[in-house]
Amino acid sequence: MNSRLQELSNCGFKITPQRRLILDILQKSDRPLTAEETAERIKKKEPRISVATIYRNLNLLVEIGVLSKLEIADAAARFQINQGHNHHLLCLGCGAAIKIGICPLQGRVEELIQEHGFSVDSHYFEITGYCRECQLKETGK
Amino acid sequence: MNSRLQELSNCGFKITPQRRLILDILQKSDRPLTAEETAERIKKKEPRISVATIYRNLNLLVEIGVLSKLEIADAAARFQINQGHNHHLLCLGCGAAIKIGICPLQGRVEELIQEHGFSVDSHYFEITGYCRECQLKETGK
DNA sequence: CTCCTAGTTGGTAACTATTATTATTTGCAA
DNA sequence: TTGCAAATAATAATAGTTACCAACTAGGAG
Ligand SMILES: [Mn+2]
Ligand SMILES: [Mn+2]
Ligand SMILES: [Zn+2]
Ligand SMILES: [Zn+2]
Repeated sequence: MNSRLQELSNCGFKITPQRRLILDILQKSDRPLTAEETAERIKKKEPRISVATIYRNLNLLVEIGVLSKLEIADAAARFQINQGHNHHLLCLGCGAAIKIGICPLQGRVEELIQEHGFSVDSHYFEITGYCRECQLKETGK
Repeated sequence: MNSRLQELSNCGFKITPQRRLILDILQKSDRPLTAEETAERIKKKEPRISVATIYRNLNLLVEIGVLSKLEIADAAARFQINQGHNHHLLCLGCGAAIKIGICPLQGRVEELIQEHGFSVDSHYFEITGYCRECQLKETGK
């Protein structure tokens, strides 16, 4: 059985067809999807699924670490299979997320946090813009 | 005349009592304010002001560079007098914004942007948590 | 000064992304 | 199988913000 489904089970949650579908869609996608995009794709197989179910389960899957959530300023959050802590170049055209293996929460920034006695809850680092493909779509042709 | 009001005039916008009040409140605040907080404070002087007017003008003042806007994930945006490009430690308790004079859009990150041919629109770096004062309020006493 | 009008305002409806509620259904352990 | 906690579908509610529009006004032309 799919190890990500297994993880649901391990945590005491039930394996429902809806959860199978959500995971399936996200595993097949080459880029993170919004809740709405996930819903659209699922509805082709199972038109009766509720968007509340999508949101509920995307959040649940994030909580148990199977998915990760990209918070994007002034736009819908995007969800993807968790590949560890990362930051991205986010394309506003196609939704692609290009991983950058650098976290700014280090060095001088961490020192400043110490100096101010600040207790960190979370951090966000995101770069929005347009990927090469989306730029060509605009300009060329 | 206040040089920030002057800037409105320079850009061809009218100086209205509402705009004076918004700027006045923000100039007197020691931390960035949400639109709602700005509205509350103004309503003590001018109860008839509309929240639409507040939002409209906060955004206008950001556009002409008089204010800057802090986008905070899953929370209302905060506005402050523009003091140049900055990132902050944002306190979820009291709304304080502690400046950190470091922008992660440099070095290896910029190289990666080049390498991917990514065209940057904007970037967003924020650290949320609790300032020293708010931590004491919780723990001590 | 007075007049005129483009710019501005107040009030409110609409919107987007998301969470809450609740009656009904279902996965799965016993 | 059965029983029931967990999960779902449908829908209302929420927060933050923008859109809309009829009524008002700042400030330049005369
Ligand atoms: Mn990080
Ligand atoms: Mn920066
Ligand atoms: Zn793209
Ligand atoms: Zn604080």
